[in-house]
Order: sequence, then C-alpha cells, then structure tokens
Amino acid sequence: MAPASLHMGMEVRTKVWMEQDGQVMLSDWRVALLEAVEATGSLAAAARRLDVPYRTAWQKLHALEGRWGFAFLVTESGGPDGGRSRLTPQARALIARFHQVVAGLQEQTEMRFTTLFADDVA
Amino acid sequence: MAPASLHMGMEVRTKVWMEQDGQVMLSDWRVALLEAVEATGSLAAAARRLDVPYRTAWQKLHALEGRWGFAFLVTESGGPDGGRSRLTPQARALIARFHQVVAGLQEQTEMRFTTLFADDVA
DNA sequence: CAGCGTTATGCAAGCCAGAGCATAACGCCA
DNA sequence: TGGCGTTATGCTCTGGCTTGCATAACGCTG
Repeated sequence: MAPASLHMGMEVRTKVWMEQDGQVMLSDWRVALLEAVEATGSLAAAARRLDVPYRTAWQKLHALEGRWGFAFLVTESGGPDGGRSRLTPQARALIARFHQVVAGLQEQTEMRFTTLFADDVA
Repeated sequence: MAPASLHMGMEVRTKVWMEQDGQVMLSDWRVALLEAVEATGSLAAAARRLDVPYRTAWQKLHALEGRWGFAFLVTESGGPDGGRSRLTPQARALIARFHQVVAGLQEQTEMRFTTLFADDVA
C-alpha cells in the first residue's frame, strides 16, 4: 500500500462575510440559515437543521435586520403548524448577490490545496 | 452631490485556514505572525507589530509546533538584543505553499463584491 | 555585577458569544 | 378549552479563549 499520507484528515477551509464598522452584515453561515428557513418554512426547523438553538438563530437574524434596517423574515405565529417564517424579497435578493460574490471560491481554494499538499506536508 | 451610498464602510472579508480534526493547523493570521517574526527577528517584536500580547503569540505558535511535530522557530535568549527568533526552513516552505493556496482569493472576492454591490445595497 | 530585552511558561482573572431556562402571545385542532 | 408548535424576548450562567501578572534563565553591555 501507499505510504500513509501525513495529512490524514487535513483540510482547507474558508469563510466569507460582509461587515460594516466591525459588525457582521452577512456571512456564509447566516446565508445558510436563511436558506434553511426558505427550505423548511420555519425558523425553528431551520435552527434544528443547522443544529443550533432557536435562541441563537433568532438573535443572529434579529441583529441582522436591525443593522440593515429592513425585515428578512415575514413571520406568523399560530396556525396549523404553530406558525411559519418566509423570506422577504429583499432578503432573497441579498442572498443571491452574496452567492455571486463567493461563487467558486471554496472550490478554487480546495483545488489549489489538493495540488500543493498532494502527497506530503511540510 | 450623489445620493449617499447605503454601504458606507461596507466591506467583504475572507478567512482561510487549514485544519485537522477540528484543530487549526495554519491560518492567514498565523502566517502573518510568522512573517512578522521573519521581518523583525523576534517574536516579541512581531507580537507588538500585530498588536497582540506576547503571551498570546507564543501560545499560538507553540500549539502549532506541537500539532505539526516540528519547530517553526529557532530561538536564542540572551545576547545583544536580549534574544531573537528566526524561522526554520520547514516553516518557510509551509508558508510559501500556504500563500500559493490563497493567492488572489481576497482580490477576486473584493472585485466581485465591488461589482455586485457597486451603488446600492439590498 | 546589575540591568535590559528576549524566550519560556504557570496561574489567575476577565471577557463575551453561545446556550439554557422561562414566559407570553398567537391561531389552529381535537 | 386545553394542547401543540411557532414566534418573540428577558435574564442568567457558563465554557473557552484572551489577557495580565509573575517568575526564571539566558547572555551581552555599560
């Protein structure tokens, strides 16, 4: 068998976010959360899916709305399923542009990493 | 005058790092620290330059050496300037490859950001 | 030989985002 | 009408990282 690679489990990771005077205005994680809301129809379900407490998820989005000055979610409490949340058009538009900004970055980075750290490390 | 842009001070930021089973093996910040050591000739000076306590800088590098299993710095205490630290060839090589991995990412991201968020936000 | 600046490292304190717990309103449904 | 699941939000507590403080050795230098 081939010699055991020294970088078992080694991986490269990237993080992209937007900020204004030190405050996070949008990040890949937050985008993932918003998309989970869109997919599941509720913030509670989205939080469970990303494995974070509802408390935390709500706080993050709440802070975001405060900073941007407009709503990201249109919510209803009560009803058949207890309630639900959906994204506002503005939120959707913002997410779309964010995706365009970060498109391909992770893949590029991983490709370079794989090439440069192919069979040895250090 | 032109309408005040809604994204005054808005910026996109990226972070790149390597990790192995949850532990940071190298990051852009750590690389910056190492390069500051190379530039100044001492870890203490490097820490001052990056505006972090010596305590912190040393801990980070110490942990790194432990994880990789080899020395990043060759150090001397005492002497004319009190002591000094220089990078090992292995550390230099690692840094060089890290740079190749992340080359241009920041610039690309910023270009896309500027284009997509040119005159309005949301 | 006393002093300085650096490396090296233990220990205690602080700081803060994240997480837990609690409460309340809402609207359907059995 | 009592129960359920969701939104919404206050208060508190904690786990972990960052920092500060302290100590010691080293080896020039005045």
